[in-house]
This record gives sequence, structure tokens and C-alpha cells, in this order.
Amino acid sequence: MQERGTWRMDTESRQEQIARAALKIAENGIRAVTVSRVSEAVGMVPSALYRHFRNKDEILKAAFGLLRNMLLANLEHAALAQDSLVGLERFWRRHLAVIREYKAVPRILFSDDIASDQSPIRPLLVQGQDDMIQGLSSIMALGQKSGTIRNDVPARDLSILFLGQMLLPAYMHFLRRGEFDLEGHVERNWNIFRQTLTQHLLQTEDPACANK
Amino acid sequence: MQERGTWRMDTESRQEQIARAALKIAENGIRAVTVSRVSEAVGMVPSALYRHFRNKDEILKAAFGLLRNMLLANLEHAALAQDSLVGLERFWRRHLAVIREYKAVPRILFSDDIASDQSPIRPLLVQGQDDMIQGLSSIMALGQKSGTIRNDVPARDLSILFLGQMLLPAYMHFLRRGEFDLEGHVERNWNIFRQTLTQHLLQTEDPACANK
DNA sequence: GGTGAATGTGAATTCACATTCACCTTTGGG
DNA sequence: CCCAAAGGTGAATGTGAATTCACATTCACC
Repeated sequence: MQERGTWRMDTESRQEQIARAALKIAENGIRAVTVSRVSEAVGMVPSALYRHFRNKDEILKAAFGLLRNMLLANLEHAALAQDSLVGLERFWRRHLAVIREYKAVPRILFSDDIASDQSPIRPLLVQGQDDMIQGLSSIMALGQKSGTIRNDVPARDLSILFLGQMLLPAYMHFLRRGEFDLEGHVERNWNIFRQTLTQHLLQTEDPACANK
Repeated sequence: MQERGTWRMDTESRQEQIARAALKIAENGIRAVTVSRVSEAVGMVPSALYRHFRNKDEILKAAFGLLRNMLLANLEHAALAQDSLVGLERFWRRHLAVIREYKAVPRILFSDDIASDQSPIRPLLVQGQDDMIQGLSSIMALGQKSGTIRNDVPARDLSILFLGQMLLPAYMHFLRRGEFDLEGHVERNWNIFRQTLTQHLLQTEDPACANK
């Protein structure tokens, strides 16, 4: 039934091709994503895009979907680790890698366009954020159950704190056009935050906090 | 709104009036700040704005300046406190109050327009950020000198961590149009972060970490 | 070979916006 | 009292953008 010939596949891949082009262009800001630029990138004329998407918003939604999938995929990877702390560290490293590769991430995150009331992407962004926090919370909760992570604080709060420790460096790195050591800062933040996560262990163990 | 044709108001107050109007309108996004909307808000016709500002960018710069001053003023207030921790707490409470009052804050912070390469505001924003981190670092350093705050981590790193703990909640609150308990989350983050700041004391004192 | 749906094209339309300009109105200082 | 300049006005211009539409082309299938 789906083997209707190559033209159907053509549409599918066209859509993906367009979405990828839009994502690429979004590296220069959401507003840089114009119908004519996208069409040029895929070797078409502006109006041709409307054969594959109802309108520009649909294109943006598709582009966002690509990004969302990549970011959430990191969660699954992190969840594979036996040790929660290892999983979390693995997560932020991958997270940063995606941010580095797809420069559109901060442009979408820090876009007032998308934050606007009419933007069809805003609910998707909120949903994706919730999914991410939910996923991180699961990992945190697992660590709490196994005693690796303090349990005097809700897992969700810890997740938000964890994400937040990445957000400001990412923002600064973004605003400064790379003139900011993103990895270095997040790594140092992580070292401090790991202590925070395992603070309940400090009392019973050697005062290794001065091991710096 | 104001009656059109109310005549004569010297340029100085006109400029401030215009900047304030722009700031107010910016609550709906930077892109909502159009020449005609601003002019309407101050009871003029679009072209009249050009008597007071060379172009729209200058208006935006003026509006940003207002915001910048208010945000940095919080630093001085915080620096007055004897105890660094008290000062920091005072700071974030005021900071959140400003964010609440001027809804344009996140719209400017998270604006792809301003983040764009050509924006004349971006360097101002970066500078303002640096000033803020610098100011917080001073407070942190003072606390380190007096032994209130751990000194195994550079004051600057602590400042970035501190700001970051506010940024994600602010962002979520912004994206969710207020459907997110900003104060509550930052308060809880702060309680955890305060422990982090004073972690060096935990070893020598009673294991009061479970005082929750 | 013919057909129709999918796909592509270029021109035209519409719209919101910033900016300019020629002209008008008020007002304070000589 | 006058007039120059500060402040204000409406119309006009130019721009970049999304979207529509009539028309052309491709191609799987009958």
C-alpha cells in the first residue's frame, strides 16, 4: 500500500530535507528562516515549499521536531548507566555536544519569537522541556533509591537545578559568540553540583571536601 | 495613552517618556516594539519620534538602559548587607521583584533579535551581564574572606552558579506565562545553594544537614 | 499513449514596518 | 513684535516578507 512508487518517498524526504535546511538556517536566528532562504537552500523557488508544507509555521514545527528528538535521545543514553551520577555526567556531555553541533538550539531556546503567544512552537517547547525534566527526575529518583543521591530534596527540584547549571553558561556562550568556555564552566559547575547531590554522604565519610 | 497634540514637552522628558513606553510595549516581545506603537503610546504620530531619536535602535538602547540601571541597582543594595549570605538573598529577592514588575526583562534576555549580530544592544547586554557577575563576585569574595563562604571555588564560578539557579526558573516562568512558581522554585534552589556555599562549615559543625 | 495527481515555476498580491519629507504650529528670546 | 527653531503632522516611499495563483512538467499506472 505504501509502495506507491518513488514520488511518495520523494515527498517524505523532501519534507525532511526542508526541515533540515530550516534548522541549519536557524543557526543565524529564527528570523533568518525565511521562506525564500529555505527554498533556496533546497534548490527550489519559494512557492514550491507550499507543496510540502501548509505554511511556514509547519516548516518550523518540523525543524523543531528534529531538534527535540536529538535532545531527548540523550536522556535514554543517560538512563542506561548503572550509576545515576555517571548517567547525569554522560547526559550533560552529550547535551553540550548537541548544542555545539546544532547552533540553532540556543537560537530556538532564547527566541522571543517562539515565546510569543501566537507561536505554534511554544507549546511544543514547553512540552519538550517537561519531558526532559521528567526524564532527568527519573534518573535522579533512581539515584535516590539506591542511596547515591540525597533524598531530602525532591528529584524534580534537583533536575531543575541541574539543568539550570547548564543554562547560564550556554546562554553566555551563545551571547558571546563562543567567547566563553562553555565546557569548562559546565564541568566546574558539575563538580560542585555533584557534591551537592551527594551531600548526605559527606558526613559519614572522610572530609574529602578539601581534597581539592 | 495620551491626547494627541498636547504640545511642547522638552526633549529630555520626551526621550524618557518614549523609552518607558518602549519598555512597556516590550513586554509583548521586542518585535512588538514598532515605531507606530510607541508613538501611539506617547500620543504622537510615528514620524514625530524622529525628532527625539535618530532611529528606532536608539529608542531600544534607551529602553534597555532603563532596565540595566534597575537591575544593577539591586547589586548595590545587596552589597550593603554585613553578611554576604544575607546580601545574596536580598539580591535575588529584589532581582525577582524587578523581573516581575518589568515583564520586558525576559523578553530582552531571551530575544533572538537582540542576540543577532547586527543588534546594537547585544554588546550592551553582554557588558551589563559582566557587570552583574563582577558585582556578585565581589560580594562572594567578601564572604570568602570573612569565612562565611567556601573558598575552594573561585568567587566568579560561584556567582555564575548563583545566577544560573535563577535563570532556568525565570525562563520556565516566562515560557509558561506565569504558570510556574518562580519565587517558590528560586527559594528552594537558594536553600540548597546556600548549603553549597557554606559546605566547608558542615564538616566542623554538627551534622545539621538533616535539619530539614 | 493518455491521464491525473504530485511537484515545480514566476509573477502578482498583500501587509507591516521604518524612514523621509514638505509643511504646519507654538513659543521663547532678541 | 517677530521670527527662528523646536516640536508635531500626514502623506509618500522603499523594503522584506508570506502567501496565492495560473500555468508547466514529471511520472506511476491504466
